[in-house]
Amino acid sequence: MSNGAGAARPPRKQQQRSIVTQQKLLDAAIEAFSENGFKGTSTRDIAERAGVHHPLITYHFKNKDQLWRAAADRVFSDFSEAVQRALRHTSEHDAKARVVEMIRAYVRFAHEQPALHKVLVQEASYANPRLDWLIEAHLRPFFEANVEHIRTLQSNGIAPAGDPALLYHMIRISAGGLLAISLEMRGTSGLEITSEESLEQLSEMIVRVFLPGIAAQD
Amino acid sequence: MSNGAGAARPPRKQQQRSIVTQQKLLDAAIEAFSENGFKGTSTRDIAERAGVHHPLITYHFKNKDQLWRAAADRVFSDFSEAVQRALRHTSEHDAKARVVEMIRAYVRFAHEQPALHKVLVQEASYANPRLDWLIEAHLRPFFEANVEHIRTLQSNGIAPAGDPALLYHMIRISAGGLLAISLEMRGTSGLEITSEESLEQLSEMIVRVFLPGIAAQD
DNA sequence: GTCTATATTATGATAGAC
DNA sequence: GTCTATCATAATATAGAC
Repeated sequence: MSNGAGAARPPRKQQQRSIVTQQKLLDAAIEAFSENGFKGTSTRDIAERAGVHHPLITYHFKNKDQLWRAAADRVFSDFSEAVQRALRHTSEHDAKARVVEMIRAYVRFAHEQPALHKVLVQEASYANPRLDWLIEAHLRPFFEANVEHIRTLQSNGIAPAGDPALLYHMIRISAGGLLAISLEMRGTSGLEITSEESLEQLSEMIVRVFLPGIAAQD
Repeated sequence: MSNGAGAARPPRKQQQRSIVTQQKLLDAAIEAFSENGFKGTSTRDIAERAGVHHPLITYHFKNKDQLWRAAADRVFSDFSEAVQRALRHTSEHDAKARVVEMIRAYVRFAHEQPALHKVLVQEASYANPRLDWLIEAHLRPFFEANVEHIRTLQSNGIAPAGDPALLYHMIRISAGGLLAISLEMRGTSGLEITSEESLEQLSEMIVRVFLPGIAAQD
Protein backbone atom coordinates (compact mmCIF):
# COMPACT_ATOMS: atom_id res chain seq x y z
CA MET A 1 0.00 0.00 0.00
CA SER A 2 1.40 3.40 0.96
CA ASN A 3 4.94 2.14 0.93
CA GLY A 4 7.17 5.24 0.96
CA ALA A 5 9.56 6.08 -1.88
CA GLY A 6 11.76 3.46 -3.59
CA ALA A 7 11.72 0.32 -1.47
CA ALA A 8 12.44 -0.72 2.07
CA ARG A 9 15.89 -2.28 1.58
CA PRO A 10 15.75 -5.44 3.67
CA PRO A 11 18.88 -6.76 5.42
CA ARG A 12 19.26 -9.21 2.53
CA LYS A 13 22.88 -10.14 3.26
CA GLN A 14 22.06 -11.46 6.69
CA GLN A 15 18.95 -13.31 5.62
CA GLN A 16 21.05 -14.94 2.94
CA ARG A 17 23.70 -15.97 5.41
CA SER A 18 21.08 -17.38 7.73
CA ILE A 19 19.75 -19.59 4.96
CA VAL A 20 23.24 -20.80 4.12
CA THR A 21 23.90 -21.66 7.76
CA GLN A 22 20.64 -23.56 8.01
CA GLN A 23 21.44 -25.53 4.88
CA LYS A 24 24.91 -26.38 6.14
CA LEU A 25 23.44 -27.53 9.44
CA LEU A 26 20.79 -29.61 7.69
CA ASP A 27 23.35 -31.30 5.44
CA ALA A 28 25.57 -32.05 8.42
CA ALA A 29 22.60 -33.27 10.47
CA ILE A 30 21.47 -35.65 7.72
CA GLU A 31 24.95 -37.10 7.51
CA ALA A 32 25.46 -37.42 11.26
CA PHE A 33 21.99 -38.76 12.10
CA SER A 34 22.18 -41.31 9.31
CA GLU A 35 25.50 -42.58 10.63
CA ASN A 36 24.83 -42.68 14.35
CA GLY A 37 21.09 -42.36 14.84
CA PHE A 38 19.34 -39.76 16.94
CA LYS A 39 20.71 -40.76 20.31
CA GLY A 40 24.17 -41.49 19.00
CA THR A 41 24.60 -38.09 17.40
CA SER A 42 25.71 -35.06 19.38
CA THR A 43 24.72 -31.57 18.33
CA ARG A 44 28.37 -30.61 18.72
CA ASP A 45 29.30 -33.20 16.11
CA ILE A 46 26.73 -31.73 13.74
CA ALA A 47 27.97 -28.20 14.34
CA GLU A 48 31.55 -29.28 13.68
CA ARG A 49 30.64 -31.03 10.44
CA ALA A 50 28.78 -27.91 9.35
CA GLY A 51 31.66 -25.69 10.39
CA VAL A 52 29.51 -23.49 12.60
CA HIS A 53 29.44 -22.84 16.31
CA HIS A 54 27.13 -25.19 18.17
CA PRO A 55 24.89 -22.65 19.87
CA LEU A 56 23.68 -21.78 16.38
CA ILE A 57 21.71 -25.01 16.36
CA THR A 58 19.55 -23.72 19.16
CA TYR A 59 19.22 -20.43 17.36
CA HIS A 60 18.09 -21.88 14.04
CA PHE A 61 16.26 -25.06 15.08
CA LYS A 62 15.37 -24.64 18.74
CA ASN A 63 16.65 -28.07 19.79
CA LYS A 64 18.06 -31.42 18.67
CA ASP A 65 14.63 -32.92 18.09
CA GLN A 66 13.47 -30.12 15.81
CA LEU A 67 16.72 -30.31 13.89
CA TRP A 68 16.21 -34.03 13.38
CA ARG A 69 12.70 -33.45 12.02
CA ALA A 70 13.89 -30.67 9.72
CA ALA A 71 16.64 -32.96 8.43
CA ALA A 72 14.20 -35.81 7.82
CA ASP A 73 11.79 -33.44 6.10
CA ARG A 74 14.50 -32.33 3.73
CA VAL A 75 15.54 -35.88 2.82
CA PHE A 76 11.96 -36.91 2.18
CA SER A 77 11.05 -33.81 0.23
CA ASP A 78 14.15 -34.30 -1.96
CA PHE A 79 13.02 -37.89 -2.45
CA SER A 80 9.49 -36.85 -3.26
CA GLU A 81 10.83 -34.44 -5.85
CA ALA A 82 13.03 -37.12 -7.42
CA VAL A 83 10.07 -39.50 -7.64
CA GLN A 84 7.81 -36.91 -9.21
CA ARG A 85 10.49 -36.09 -11.74
CA ALA A 86 10.82 -39.77 -12.60
CA LEU A 87 7.06 -40.29 -12.96
CA ARG A 88 6.45 -37.11 -14.93
CA HIS A 89 6.12 -38.92 -18.22
CA THR A 90 4.14 -41.96 -17.08
CA SER A 91 0.37 -42.15 -17.16
CA GLU A 92 -1.49 -42.11 -13.87
CA HIS A 93 -3.10 -45.43 -14.76
CA ASP A 94 -0.14 -47.29 -16.21
CA ALA A 95 0.67 -49.31 -13.10
CA LYS A 96 3.45 -51.22 -14.83
CA ALA A 97 5.38 -48.18 -16.02
CA ARG A 98 4.83 -46.41 -12.73
CA VAL A 99 6.19 -49.24 -10.60
CA VAL A 100 9.19 -49.78 -12.86
CA GLU A 101 10.04 -46.08 -12.90
CA MET A 102 9.46 -45.93 -9.16
CA ILE A 103 11.94 -48.76 -8.59
CA ARG A 104 14.56 -47.07 -10.77
CA ALA A 105 14.03 -43.73 -9.03
CA TYR A 106 14.18 -45.40 -5.62
CA VAL A 107 17.45 -47.18 -6.42
CA ARG A 108 18.99 -44.04 -7.84
CA PHE A 109 17.94 -41.90 -4.91
CA ALA A 110 18.99 -44.50 -2.37
CA HIS A 111 22.45 -44.31 -3.91
CA GLU A 112 22.64 -40.52 -4.02
CA GLN A 113 21.08 -40.04 -0.59
CA PRO A 114 21.48 -43.23 1.46
CA ALA A 115 20.41 -41.26 4.50
CA LEU A 116 16.80 -41.85 3.51
CA HIS A 117 16.92 -45.48 4.47
CA LYS A 118 19.66 -45.25 7.07
CA VAL A 119 17.68 -42.79 9.16
CA LEU A 120 14.54 -44.86 8.77
CA VAL A 121 16.25 -48.04 9.86
CA GLN A 122 17.96 -46.38 12.81
CA GLU A 123 14.69 -45.05 14.19
CA ALA A 124 12.67 -48.17 13.38
CA SER A 125 14.82 -50.23 15.73
CA TYR A 126 12.53 -49.49 18.65
CA ALA A 127 9.28 -47.66 19.35
CA ASN A 128 9.81 -43.91 19.70
CA PRO A 129 8.02 -40.67 18.82
CA ARG A 130 10.31 -39.96 15.86
CA LEU A 131 9.33 -43.22 14.21
CA ASP A 132 5.64 -42.42 14.73
CA TRP A 133 6.19 -39.03 13.18
CA LEU A 134 8.11 -40.49 10.21
CA ILE A 135 5.29 -42.92 9.53
CA GLU A 136 2.52 -40.34 9.72
CA ALA A 137 4.32 -37.58 7.86
CA HIS A 138 6.09 -39.50 5.11
CA LEU A 139 5.99 -43.29 5.06
CA ARG A 140 2.27 -44.03 5.19
CA PRO A 141 1.33 -41.42 2.55
CA PHE A 142 3.96 -42.85 0.22
CA PHE A 143 2.81 -46.40 0.87
CA GLU A 144 -0.82 -45.55 0.19
CA ALA A 145 0.08 -43.80 -3.04
CA ASN A 146 1.80 -46.92 -4.34
CA VAL A 147 0.29 -50.09 -2.95
CA GLU A 148 -2.67 -49.84 -5.31
CA HIS A 149 -0.36 -50.13 -8.30
CA ILE A 150 1.19 -53.26 -6.86
CA ARG A 151 -2.28 -54.72 -6.36
CA THR A 152 -3.04 -53.98 -10.01
CA LEU A 153 0.15 -55.71 -11.15
CA GLN A 154 -0.73 -58.73 -9.05
CA SER A 155 -4.16 -59.06 -10.63
CA ASN A 156 -2.50 -58.72 -14.05
CA GLY A 157 -0.21 -61.61 -13.20
CA ILE A 158 2.87 -59.41 -13.48
CA ALA A 159 3.71 -59.42 -9.78
CA PRO A 160 3.62 -62.61 -7.71
CA ALA A 161 0.61 -63.34 -5.51
CA GLY A 162 0.60 -62.67 -1.79
CA ASP A 163 0.03 -59.76 0.53
CA PRO A 164 0.64 -56.60 -1.54
CA ALA A 165 1.92 -54.78 1.53
CA LEU A 166 4.54 -57.48 2.03
CA LEU A 167 5.57 -57.20 -1.59
CA TYR A 168 5.79 -53.43 -1.26
CA HIS A 169 8.11 -53.65 1.73
CA MET A 170 10.25 -56.33 0.11
CA ILE A 171 10.76 -54.22 -3.00
CA ARG A 172 11.49 -51.14 -0.97
CA ILE A 173 14.06 -52.83 1.22
CA SER A 174 15.73 -54.61 -1.67
CA ALA A 175 16.37 -51.21 -3.22
CA GLY A 176 16.95 -48.81 -0.34
CA GLY A 177 17.95 -51.24 2.35
CA LEU A 178 20.63 -52.74 0.19
CA LEU A 179 22.27 -49.42 -0.60
CA ALA A 180 22.08 -48.41 3.05
CA ILE A 181 24.40 -51.29 3.91
CA SER A 182 26.61 -50.95 0.84
CA LEU A 183 29.74 -50.81 3.03
CA GLU A 184 28.91 -54.16 4.56
CA MET A 185 28.05 -55.60 1.16
CA ARG A 186 31.36 -54.52 -0.30
CA GLY A 187 33.34 -55.85 2.66
CA THR A 188 31.53 -59.16 2.80
CA SER A 189 31.35 -60.03 -0.87
CA GLY A 190 33.34 -57.45 -2.81
CA LEU A 191 30.14 -56.35 -4.54
CA GLU A 192 30.27 -52.66 -5.37
CA ILE A 193 27.12 -50.77 -6.36
CA THR A 194 28.32 -47.31 -7.26
CA SER A 195 28.56 -47.00 -11.03
CA GLU A 196 25.66 -46.17 -13.31
CA GLU A 197 25.83 -49.68 -14.70
CA SER A 198 25.69 -51.45 -11.37
CA LEU A 199 22.76 -49.29 -10.24
CA GLU A 200 20.94 -50.12 -13.44
CA GLN A 201 21.81 -53.78 -12.88
CA LEU A 202 20.25 -53.66 -9.41
CA SER A 203 17.09 -52.01 -10.74
CA GLU A 204 16.83 -54.65 -13.45
CA MET A 205 17.33 -57.44 -10.96
CA ILE A 206 14.58 -56.07 -8.73
CA VAL A 207 12.18 -55.78 -11.66
CA ARG A 208 13.06 -59.25 -12.91
CA VAL A 209 12.60 -60.79 -9.48
CA PHE A 210 9.53 -58.94 -8.23
CA LEU A 211 7.74 -58.37 -11.53
CA PRO A 212 8.49 -61.61 -13.37
CA GLY A 213 5.51 -61.18 -15.71
CA ILE A 214 6.77 -57.90 -17.09
CA ALA A 215 8.55 -59.39 -20.10
CA ALA A 216 5.53 -61.47 -21.08
CA GLN A 217 3.30 -58.62 -22.19
CA ASP A 218 3.57 -55.33 -24.01
CA MET B 1 49.24 -85.12 38.26
CA SER B 2 49.81 -85.34 42.01
CA ASN B 3 46.49 -83.72 42.86
CA GLY B 4 45.92 -84.29 46.61
CA ALA B 5 42.98 -86.25 48.01
CA GLY B 6 39.36 -85.88 46.81
CA ALA B 7 39.12 -82.68 44.81
CA ALA B 8 39.95 -79.04 45.15
CA ARG B 9 36.48 -77.65 45.88
CA PRO B 10 36.27 -74.59 43.67
CA PRO B 11 34.27 -71.53 44.77
CA ARG B 12 31.41 -72.75 42.55
CA LYS B 13 28.77 -70.39 43.96
CA GLN B 14 30.68 -67.31 42.95
CA GLN B 15 31.72 -68.61 39.55
CA GLN B 16 28.08 -69.39 38.92
CA ARG B 17 26.96 -65.90 39.87
CA SER B 18 29.61 -64.39 37.66
CA ILE B 19 28.27 -66.32 34.68
CA VAL B 20 24.72 -65.20 35.42
CA THR B 21 25.81 -61.58 35.63
CA GLN B 22 27.67 -61.86 32.36
CA GLN B 23 24.64 -63.38 30.67
CA LYS B 24 22.36 -60.66 32.00
CA LEU B 25 24.77 -58.01 30.78
CA LEU B 26 25.05 -59.65 27.37
CA ASP B 27 21.27 -59.87 26.97
CA ALA B 28 20.88 -56.26 27.98
CA ALA B 29 23.73 -55.19 25.72
CA ILE B 30 22.24 -56.95 22.70
CA GLU B 31 18.92 -55.23 23.29
CA ALA B 32 20.40 -51.78 23.89
CA PHE B 33 22.96 -51.87 21.07
CA SER B 34 20.34 -53.10 18.61
CA GLU B 35 18.06 -50.21 19.52
CA ASN B 36 20.49 -47.33 19.67
CA GLY B 37 23.70 -48.48 18.03
CA PHE B 38 27.14 -48.43 19.59
CA LYS B 39 27.51 -44.70 20.02
CA GLY B 40 23.89 -44.19 21.04
CA THR B 41 24.06 -46.73 23.83
CA SER B 42 25.44 -45.89 27.26
CA THR B 43 26.95 -48.53 29.48
CA ARG B 44 24.77 -47.18 32.28
CA ASP B 45 21.68 -47.99 30.21
CA ILE B 46 22.94 -51.53 29.70
CA ALA B 47 23.69 -51.95 33.40
CA GLU B 48 20.21 -50.71 34.30
CA ARG B 49 18.51 -53.06 31.84
CA ALA B 50 20.54 -55.92 33.29
CA GLY B 51 19.78 -54.83 36.83
CA VAL B 52 23.43 -54.70 37.86
CA HIS B 53 25.73 -51.90 38.92
CA HIS B 54 27.52 -50.29 36.03
CA PRO B 55 31.11 -50.72 37.22
CA LEU B 56 30.50 -54.44 36.75
CA ILE B 57 30.71 -53.91 33.02
CA THR B 58 34.34 -52.90 33.36
CA TYR B 59 34.93 -55.84 35.63
CA HIS B 60 33.45 -58.46 33.32
CA PHE B 61 34.14 -57.03 29.87
CA LYS B 62 36.93 -54.48 30.32
CA ASN B 63 35.17 -51.74 28.33
CA LYS B 64 32.23 -50.80 26.12
CA ASP B 65 33.92 -51.98 22.96
CA GLN B 66 34.69 -55.45 24.32
CA LEU B 67 31.13 -55.74 25.59
CA TRP B 68 29.82 -54.88 22.13
CA ARG B 69 32.00 -57.56 20.55
CA ALA B 70 30.95 -60.13 23.13
CA ALA B 71 27.29 -59.27 22.49
CA ALA B 72 27.74 -59.55 18.72
CA ASP B 73 29.57 -62.85 19.16
CA ARG B 74 26.69 -64.25 21.15
CA VAL B 75 24.06 -63.20 18.60
CA PHE B 76 26.04 -64.68 15.74
CA SER B 77 26.89 -67.89 17.56
CA ASP B 78 23.20 -68.34 18.43
CA PHE B 79 22.43 -67.75 14.78
CA SER B 80 25.06 -70.18 13.64
CA GLU B 81 23.61 -72.80 15.96
CA ALA B 82 20.09 -72.19 14.64
CA VAL B 83 21.29 -72.55 11.05
CA GLN B 84 23.18 -75.75 11.77
CA ARG B 85 20.11 -77.18 13.48
CA ALA B 86 18.01 -76.30 10.45
CA LEU B 87 20.48 -77.83 7.97
CA ARG B 88 21.12 -80.96 10.00
CA HIS B 89 18.95 -83.12 7.78
CA THR B 90 19.91 -81.71 4.39
CA SER B 91 22.66 -83.11 2.24
CA GLU B 92 25.83 -81.08 1.81
CA HIS B 93 25.33 -81.13 -1.95
CA ASP B 94 21.60 -80.48 -2.18
CA ALA B 95 21.84 -76.78 -2.93
CA LYS B 96 18.09 -76.40 -3.34
CA ALA B 97 17.14 -77.86 0.03
CA ARG B 98 19.97 -76.04 1.73
CA VAL B 99 18.98 -72.62 0.42
CA VAL B 100 15.29 -73.14 1.21
CA GLU B 101 16.04 -74.33 4.74
CA MET B 102 18.51 -71.48 5.15
CA ILE B 103 15.85 -68.95 4.18
CA ARG B 104 13.37 -70.44 6.62
CA ALA B 105 15.95 -70.51 9.41
CA TYR B 106 16.99 -66.96 8.63
CA VAL B 107 13.41 -65.67 8.75
CA ARG B 108 12.68 -67.51 11.96
CA PHE B 109 15.85 -66.33 13.65
CA ALA B 110 15.40 -62.76 12.43
CA HIS B 111 12.04 -62.81 14.19
CA GLU B 112 13.29 -64.33 17.43
CA GLN B 113 16.46 -62.27 17.54
CA PRO B 114 16.01 -59.14 15.39
CA ALA B 115 19.19 -57.78 16.96
CA LEU B 116 21.17 -59.76 14.40
CA HIS B 117 20.20 -57.46 11.59
CA LYS B 118 19.60 -54.33 13.64
CA VAL B 119 23.13 -54.33 14.98
CA LEU B 120 24.52 -55.01 11.54
CA VAL B 121 22.57 -52.19 9.97
CA GLN B 122 23.47 -49.75 12.72
CA GLU B 123 27.18 -50.38 12.31
CA ALA B 124 27.09 -50.56 8.51
CA SER B 125 25.93 -46.95 8.29
CA TYR B 126 29.50 -45.70 8.16
CA ALA B 127 33.02 -47.09 8.07
CA ASN B 128 34.24 -48.07 11.53
CA PRO B 129 36.36 -50.78 13.14
CA ARG B 130 33.34 -52.66 14.49
CA LEU B 131 31.96 -53.12 10.99
CA ASP B 132 35.34 -54.40 9.79
CA TRP B 133 35.41 -56.85 12.67
CA LEU B 134 31.84 -58.01 11.99
CA ILE B 135 32.68 -58.66 8.36
CA GLU B 136 35.86 -60.59 9.08
CA ALA B 137 34.57 -62.55 12.04
CA HIS B 138 31.04 -63.42 10.96
CA LEU B 139 29.65 -61.98 7.73
CA ARG B 140 32.25 -63.00 5.16
CA PRO B 141 32.58 -66.59 6.43
CA PHE B 142 28.81 -66.97 6.28
CA PHE B 143 28.68 -65.46 2.80
CA GLU B 144 31.39 -67.73 1.49
CA ALA B 145 29.68 -70.78 2.92
CA ASN B 146 26.50 -69.99 1.02
CA VAL B 147 27.17 -68.13 -2.21
CA GLU B 148 28.29 -71.33 -3.92
CA HIS B 149 24.83 -72.83 -3.42
CA ILE B 150 23.23 -69.79 -4.99
CA ARG B 151 25.56 -70.11 -7.95
CA THR B 152 24.51 -73.74 -8.31
CA LEU B 153 20.83 -72.80 -8.25
CA GLN B 154 21.44 -70.19 -10.92
CA SER B 155 23.10 -72.66 -13.24
CA ASN B 156 20.15 -75.02 -12.62
CA GLY B 157 17.75 -72.30 -13.69
CA ILE B 158 16.12 -72.24 -10.26
CA ALA B 159 17.42 -68.83 -9.24
CA PRO B 160 17.37 -65.86 -11.64
CA ALA B 161 20.53 -64.89 -13.49
CA GLY B 162 22.75 -62.04 -12.35
CA ASP B 163 25.52 -61.49 -9.85
CA PRO B 164 25.17 -64.24 -7.23
CA ALA B 165 26.50 -61.90 -4.54
CA LEU B 166 23.74 -59.42 -5.33
CA LEU B 167 21.15 -62.17 -5.12
CA TYR B 168 22.60 -63.31 -1.81
CA HIS B 169 22.33 -59.84 -0.29
CA MET B 170 18.83 -59.32 -1.66
CA ILE B 171 17.61 -62.55 -0.11
CA ARG B 172 19.30 -61.81 3.18
CA ILE B 173 17.87 -58.32 3.45
CA SER B 174 14.39 -59.40 2.39
CA ALA B 175 14.38 -61.79 5.31
CA GLY B 176 16.38 -60.14 8.08
CA GLY B 177 16.11 -56.54 7.02
CA LEU B 178 12.35 -56.71 6.84
CA LEU B 179 11.97 -58.07 10.35
CA ALA B 180 14.42 -55.51 11.68
CA ILE B 181 12.02 -52.76 10.62
CA SER B 182 8.84 -54.59 11.59
CA LEU B 183 7.69 -51.64 13.70
CA GLU B 184 7.84 -49.35 10.70
CA MET B 185 6.14 -51.92 8.50
CA ARG B 186 3.28 -52.30 10.93
CA GLY B 187 2.83 -48.56 11.34
CA THR B 188 3.03 -47.82 7.64
CA SER B 189 0.90 -50.60 6.23
CA GLY B 190 -0.66 -52.49 9.13
CA LEU B 191 1.29 -55.58 8.10
CA GLU B 192 2.15 -57.71 11.11
CA ILE B 193 4.73 -60.49 10.87
CA THR B 194 4.68 -62.16 14.23
CA SER B 195 2.61 -65.33 14.02
CA GLU B 196 3.92 -68.66 12.84
CA GLU B 197 1.72 -68.37 9.77
CA SER B 198 2.92 -64.94 8.75
CA LEU B 199 6.56 -65.97 9.19
CA GLU B 200 5.94 -69.00 7.04
CA GLN B 201 4.20 -66.76 4.52
CA LEU B 202 7.25 -64.52 4.35
CA SER B 203 9.58 -67.49 3.85
CA GLU B 204 7.34 -68.78 1.08
CA MET B 205 7.22 -65.40 -0.60
CA ILE B 206 11.01 -65.15 -0.55
CA VAL B 207 11.39 -68.61 -2.02
CA ARG B 208 8.73 -67.94 -4.66
CA VAL B 209 10.31 -64.65 -5.66
CA PHE B 210 14.00 -65.50 -5.53
CA LEU B 211 13.84 -69.17 -6.52
CA PRO B 212 11.08 -69.14 -9.12
CA GLY B 213 12.28 -72.37 -10.71
CA ILE B 214 11.82 -74.37 -7.54
CA ALA B 215 8.33 -75.62 -8.33
CA ALA B 216 9.34 -76.76 -11.82
CA GLN B 217 11.51 -79.69 -10.78
CA ASP B 218 11.60 -82.39 -8.15
C1' DG C 1 32.76 -60.82 43.23
C1' DT C 2 30.38 -56.54 44.55
C1' DC C 3 29.83 -52.06 46.10
C1' DT C 4 30.51 -46.69 46.83
C1' DA C 5 32.83 -42.79 45.47
C1' DT C 6 34.93 -40.13 42.12
C1' DA C 7 37.99 -38.35 38.25
C1' DT C 8 37.44 -36.74 33.68
C1' DT C 9 35.27 -35.73 29.61
C1' DA C 10 31.17 -35.00 26.65
C1' DT C 11 26.58 -33.36 26.01
C1' DG C 12 22.23 -30.38 25.47
C1' DA C 13 20.90 -26.02 26.27
C1' DT C 14 21.22 -21.11 27.64
C1' DA C 15 22.89 -16.27 28.91
C1' DG C 16 24.59 -12.36 27.48
C1' DA C 17 28.36 -9.64 25.00
C1' DC C 18 29.17 -7.97 20.37
C1' DG D 1 23.05 -12.96 13.21
C1' DT D 2 27.21 -14.55 15.60
C1' DC D 3 30.28 -15.29 19.22
C1' DT D 4 32.32 -16.65 24.08
C1' DA D 5 31.40 -18.38 28.39
C1' DT D 6 28.97 -21.36 31.23
C1' DC D 7 25.48 -24.34 33.65
C1' DA D 8 23.58 -28.85 34.70
C1' DT D 9 23.62 -33.33 33.52
C1' DA D 10 25.23 -37.69 31.72
C1' DA D 11 28.93 -40.30 29.91
C1' DT D 12 33.21 -43.75 30.23
C1' DA D 13 36.22 -45.40 33.20
C1' DT D 14 38.81 -46.22 37.53
C1' DA D 15 40.19 -46.51 42.55
C1' DG D 16 39.71 -48.63 46.52
C1' DA D 17 36.62 -50.27 50.50
C1' DC D 18 34.22 -54.48 51.71
